[in-house]
Formats: sequence, C-alpha cells, structure tokens
Amino acid sequence: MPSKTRYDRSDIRRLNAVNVIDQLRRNGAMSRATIASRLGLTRATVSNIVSDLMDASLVSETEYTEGKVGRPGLLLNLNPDCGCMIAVEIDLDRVTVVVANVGQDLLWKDSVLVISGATAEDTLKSAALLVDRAMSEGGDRGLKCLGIGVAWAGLVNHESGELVYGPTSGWSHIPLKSDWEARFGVSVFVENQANAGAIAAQHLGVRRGVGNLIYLSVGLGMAAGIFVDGVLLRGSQGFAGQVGHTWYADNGVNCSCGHQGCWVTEVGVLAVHRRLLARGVELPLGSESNVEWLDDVCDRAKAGDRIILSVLEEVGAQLGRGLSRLVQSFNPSVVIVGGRMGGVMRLCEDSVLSSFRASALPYMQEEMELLISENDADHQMGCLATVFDAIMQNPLMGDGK
Amino acid sequence: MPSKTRYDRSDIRRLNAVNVIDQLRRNGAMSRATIASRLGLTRATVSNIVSDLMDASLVSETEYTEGKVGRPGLLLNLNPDCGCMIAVEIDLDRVTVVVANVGQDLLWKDSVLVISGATAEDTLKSAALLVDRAMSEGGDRGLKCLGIGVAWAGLVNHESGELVYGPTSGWSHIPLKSDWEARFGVSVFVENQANAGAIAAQHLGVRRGVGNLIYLSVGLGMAAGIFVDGVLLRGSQGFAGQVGHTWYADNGVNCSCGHQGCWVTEVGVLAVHRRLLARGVELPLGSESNVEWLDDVCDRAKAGDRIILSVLEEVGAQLGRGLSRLVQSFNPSVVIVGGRMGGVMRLCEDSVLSSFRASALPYMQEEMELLISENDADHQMGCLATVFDAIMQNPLMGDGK
DNA sequence: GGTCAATAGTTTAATAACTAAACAAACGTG
DNA sequence: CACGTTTGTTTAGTTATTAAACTATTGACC
Repeated sequence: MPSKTRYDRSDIRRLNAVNVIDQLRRNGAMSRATIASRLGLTRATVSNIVSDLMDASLVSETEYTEGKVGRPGLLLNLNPDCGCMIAVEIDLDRVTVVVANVGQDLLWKDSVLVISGATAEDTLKSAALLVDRAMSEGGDRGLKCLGIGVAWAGLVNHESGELVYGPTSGWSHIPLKSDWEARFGVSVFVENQANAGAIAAQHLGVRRGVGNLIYLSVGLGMAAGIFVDGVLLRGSQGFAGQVGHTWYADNGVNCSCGHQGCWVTEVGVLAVHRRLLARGVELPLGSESNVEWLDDVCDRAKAGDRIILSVLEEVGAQLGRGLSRLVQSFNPSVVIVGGRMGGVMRLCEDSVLSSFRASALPYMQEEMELLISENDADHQMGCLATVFDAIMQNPLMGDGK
Repeated sequence: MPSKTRYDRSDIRRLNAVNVIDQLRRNGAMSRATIASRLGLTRATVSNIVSDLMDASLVSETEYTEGKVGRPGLLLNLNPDCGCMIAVEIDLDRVTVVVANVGQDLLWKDSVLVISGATAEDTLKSAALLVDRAMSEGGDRGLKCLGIGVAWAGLVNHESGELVYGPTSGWSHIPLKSDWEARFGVSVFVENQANAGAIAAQHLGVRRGVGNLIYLSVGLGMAAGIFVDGVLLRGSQGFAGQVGHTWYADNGVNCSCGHQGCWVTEVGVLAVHRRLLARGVELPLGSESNVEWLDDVCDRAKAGDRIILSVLEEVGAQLGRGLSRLVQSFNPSVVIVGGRMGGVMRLCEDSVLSSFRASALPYMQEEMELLISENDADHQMGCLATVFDAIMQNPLMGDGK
C-alpha cells in the first residue's frame, strides 16, 4: 500500500495530540485516564501531551468528584475561547457570514442578497465587507481570528483556494484564497459548498463520526460531499462530487452547464419552478433566478395544496432514483439530502424513499440510512469545522500550517 | 480529522519498512542512499530497516559500479524467490488460476470453463482442485505459498471473505475465505473482480502509482474498482463500485438483478449480443450464456464488418456517456476500461471517447486520461498484488497478519 | 474507625528508533 | 596525486514512548 508520508518521532507526537483533541471534541469533557484507555496509550503519555496542549492554551481543566469513586479527577476540555473562526457561504443568491469561537458557539451572523447575474467581483466585494465586520465582532470579544472558511458553489480547487468554474454562476478562475489571505492576514480555506455540508454532517451532525457518508446539497445548483472511510473525497483536481451536472434524462431541458437533461435540471429548485408553472401554479415575477418563492410554496404544500404536493412528489421520485446510482457507487452508510431543497423534500420524503428503495440493489440498502436535513446552516457549520480541523492538524505548531 | 489508529514507535518502524518495500517495488533496484533521499530519511535509518528486511530474506543486495561516480554501491532488490502467491479469478464463465513468485514472475497458469447455471458449490469444487495443483507447482520450485488471492464477480465482503450476492450469477452468501483457509492452511484474500483490476492497474500498469484511478471492468457483468488518493474505495459494507446495475435507460430491457435498463444491459457483453441479433448477425447457438463468440465477432470487426462495427459504436457511445457520470463523481486522473469487453471496445475507441467528451464537464476532462485495456490478465495480476500487499503490510512480522 | 478496592495522576528508569555528525572506502577528474 | 563525490557505517545524543512503582483520595464493608 503506497503510504507516501514520511514518519518520524514528531509525527507520532502530532498525531497523538490530534487524536486527543479529537476525543475531546467528540465526547466533551474527559479525564486523562479515559482518553488514555480510548486511544490505547498510557496515562503518562496523555499527561505529557496534555501539558503541551495546556501550554498552548488549547485545553483547560476543572476538578470533579461528583459521581465517581476514588481520587478526584481533572476533567479536560477544549478551551472554547482560544480564538474565533469566520465562515463565509457564497451561495448563488446570497452571501452569509458567521463568527464562532473554537467551541462552535455562534457569536454573530449576517447575510446579504446577491442579485441575479452579479459579477464575481461585486459579490466578493460585499462579502469582504461582511468579513471586515465579522473580524471586528470577534476582536471586540477579545478573540483572535484563527482562520476563515469559505463554502462556494462550483468546482473549487481546495489547494490553491480558487473557484475554477461555477457551472451555475458561470464564473471561472476566481483566486479567493490568495486575495483574502493578503487582505485579512489569516489563513483562508476554500471548500466546495457540498463538501462543507458533508463536513458539518460528519463532524457535528446527528450521525457524526460515520466514516462513509454522502451529503447531497440540492438548491439552485447541486453537488455531493462524500466521505470515504472518514476522509473527504476530493479526486485528482479536487472536483469530485459534481453529480448535479451528470446526464440524467433523455430529451431533458437545457442546463446552464451547456448540456441537456442534467440531474440538477430534474431535481433542483428550477425543476420545481418549471413543473409548477407547467401545472399553472402562479409564481412571483422574476422568480426563476432566486429561491425566495420557495418558502411560500413550502407553506402552501404544508397547508395541503394537492398540485404542489404532487409536483414535489414527482421531483422527489427523480431524486430517489438518482440517489441509488450514488449509493451503488459509494456504498455509504448514511446519505443526507440538504441545501435549500432540504425543507421541501421533507414534504415528499415517502416519495424519495420509495423511489430509492425500488432502484437500488437490496443488499446495498440493508445497512444504509437516508435522511433529509432541514438545517439551513449546514454549509456554514462545515466551514467552521474546516477551519477548526486545519488549526488542530498542527495543534502544537501554531496556526495550522 | 478523525485518525482512529493508535500510533507508537513500532508503527513508525513498520510504516517506514512498508515505504522502503514500496519504493523497491515501484522503482526496482535502488541504493540505500537513493531510498533515503526519496523518503526523507537518513541513510542510517534506511540501513537499519534494510538489515531487518534482509534478515527476513525479503530483500537482497548486489554490488554495482557501472555508470556511477564514487564508491561502489549496493543495489537493493526485493527478493523474488522468498515465496509464491496464487491468484484465482472466478469469472462468470470460467475459473483461472495463476502461480507467481513474489517478483510477479508467472510460474504456472491453467483454467477451466464453467457451464452456464453451474452451482457455486460445483464451481468452487473445480476451483479448489486447480488450487491444489497450483500449490504443488509452487512447492516443486521450493517456494512456500504465502497466500491466495481470489477475484470474484459480485458483492464481496473483503473482511469476512464471502460473496454476499452476485447480481449476475444469482449466488448469495458463499463463505470462501474461511473454507479455503481451513483447507489450504494459508491466508486467503477475497476481492471484487473490478477491484482486482484496479489494484493491478494502480500497482503494475502503465499508469502505476496514480492516486485517483477508476478501473471499469466490463464483461458479462460490470463493476468499477476505484482508487481514491491511493486507497481502494470499499464503502461501509465493501460493496462500493457496483455501477453496472445502476439505472441507465428509460424503457430498458430486463436485467438479471431484477431491475430494468441497468447500465450493464446497455454496454455489457449481452448488450452487444442483443444488438447483433437485432441487426441479423448470426451467432452460435447458446451464445447468450457465454462469451466464446466474442473473439470471433472481434475478428470480423477487425476485418471490416460494417454492421458489427456500427453495433460496437452504438455500445461504445453508451459506455462513454455513462463514464462521464463516474468521472464527475470521482474526478480521477485515469480511467481504464478493461475486462472481456476491453478488446472490442478498443475497436470503437473513438466512439467511446467522443461520447465521453461530449457528456462530461470540460474542466473535469482537462487533466484526465481515458484508456482501454486489452490485457486479459488484469484481474489475476490484481489478486497477486493483493496478496503481496497483505504480506508486505507487516514485512517484519511474518505472514501479514 | 480501620481496611480495602478503585480510580487518577505523577515520577522514575528503561527502551526503541530516530537524527546529526563524523568516519571510511572507493572512484573519476583535472 | 590531491580533491570532490558518492555510499555505507559508526557513534553519541535526542525524543517520546512504555512499564512499573508511587501518591492521593474516596466509597464500601466489616
């Protein structure tokens, strides 16, 4: 098995430190002894590592005696206030910025709408203004900014931190990471929107820690974030998971990517829009370029609008059938459907599920769960987790490379 | 990033030993100094590790002075004759067994045809007889058998070593690993057929060492073996890559898996068979259950048979379009089409390529290669590599767990 | 109240595997 | 023939681990 990395003593120390932090993040407060037994290390080793982590003020401790036999112990905790992190979600119709401390407590949040057809320059300019305010919000609380995480819709090169191409927005080659690192003076981590959702689900969601997980982000655009054995799948250029613009339907409608009958044109927000119009449902003017109307449609469906519900069921069936292809390729144990369409897809969950069940091989379904997430903040939480990960990859070395 | 493993001193030693062996396998003979600089270790460390590997007789050395300045060096080599390995490919219509030494030199090979509809029991019985002969062939050469690798078509559980379900053969829950380990007294590694092909391509093929690679095995059945960042993708149950039985065509024909319009029914051997019949091409009686006729068809196409060529082009176009879905999901740098259909697909390579080019996002294609392999022995070589890998995972500990 | 078991953290000595640096050997070059 | 180059070995020093002993505190039980 090709393991390209070089291993030496300091690597072991670093990996063990990362493992300790990971334990604390997953399980909350723990004693040194518990961590030691979980990781198969001696108590002495954990003590050693922890003392370094406390020097770096990443970890704090409190004494406890309650509910325990024997000597009072010292519970360890990640120090939530050793800094703050900023998440920026650049969606196709709005930009959202969030500030949180290392303990993932939300400190501030704001967003601006982006008008349809806005240039990348204009969009990034208003995003940067929001980030400016976010930085000072963090500073006001005495928290140093440790990094900025960006979730972006499209083909993102995580290494170089640029948007290579947005199949829906049409933008190409926007070098965000280098620009913003120069401007804000902190590390910037750019991630695909769906990847960010997957990271949130894997690190913080109800099924956290699951190694093989697919997060399908469905909105105006559509992509999947995929975890394989606990590692995010990127592929050779970092574009893995672009399942929205894969061929799906014969004689399909034209898609913004230039092809016809893409999966996203059959199950994305625009597919709902198109089918509603075809059924004679009235929608606001200019609604084909935003998703504001979706909330209204959602409410009407909840109120029992038969036409809307049947449209949703049609779309849900297409979603379920397409999901079976993903599942048979990746054999995950959890699939989560999220993004703007998460809320409406909840209304036709049965249709998604039954269509999926009918299309996939039975053995593949036995140990698999299909969930639909209504949580709007998935992508932003994923960005925070990205920054956190990057910092914690080198906990003893400073700012995470 | 969750790294579940526990790391300690002996892990470093083991990982470094694995890296040394990996270097030797990839690059052939090397000096200690070269290995050291490639791996970023000191010459002293490499010497230390190598001396252990030589004690275990896994590595041998020879002096060399030619073409070099300075002191004569000692070239290191994997010792090809420290044992032998057996590969067994259980295809839908025949069983092939191969014996090779650790240096991957072919020592012996034989195969038996399996009649259509044979039970798993009968098939395995004749396979076991071949393995018996293979064991004695290795023994005659003074080589201890280090392990048996099996490539099997269907949903294979690599851990337990059983065939959970064969969508094409219809077999289910066949516990091969435990049976054969008891019978033959050596480790048995069971792998999906496509995975074996992918392992062969990644370890031994023309693009060896490529981290993100897809090997699509097309024959009577169809599946993909997928490497992600140098690691074989298995998924939560080990069934990843079952792309053959994913929904592909509206109003498609019935498939052995119970669904309709699977990808394999449009591009597999049976798809060619069906389309040839529809065009009035004569085929031998009973040919729908074997692939013997394919060689003849291939020859006639090479001779310029227009009807056959146009059928192949139709099938190739379906192959190319489906491949674009795979590529956008995984973003690999190399895609290899292999298996029994490899040979015929070579004859319509242009059609596969142009259909693929037209369906995939341009940015995904830029740094990607699409190759078609005619090599019939891919799967068997992959089995050998599996055994080799397993042995070399614990080079200093004996027989690889 | 005394003893004991359980739990948690620290200290100590031993050990494994690394690095840095010096050393030794052999060869080609000018 | 001196010198630089390359390769492998030896030596001393460093680091992070383990094993085992030690300290400390509490609840349970007699």
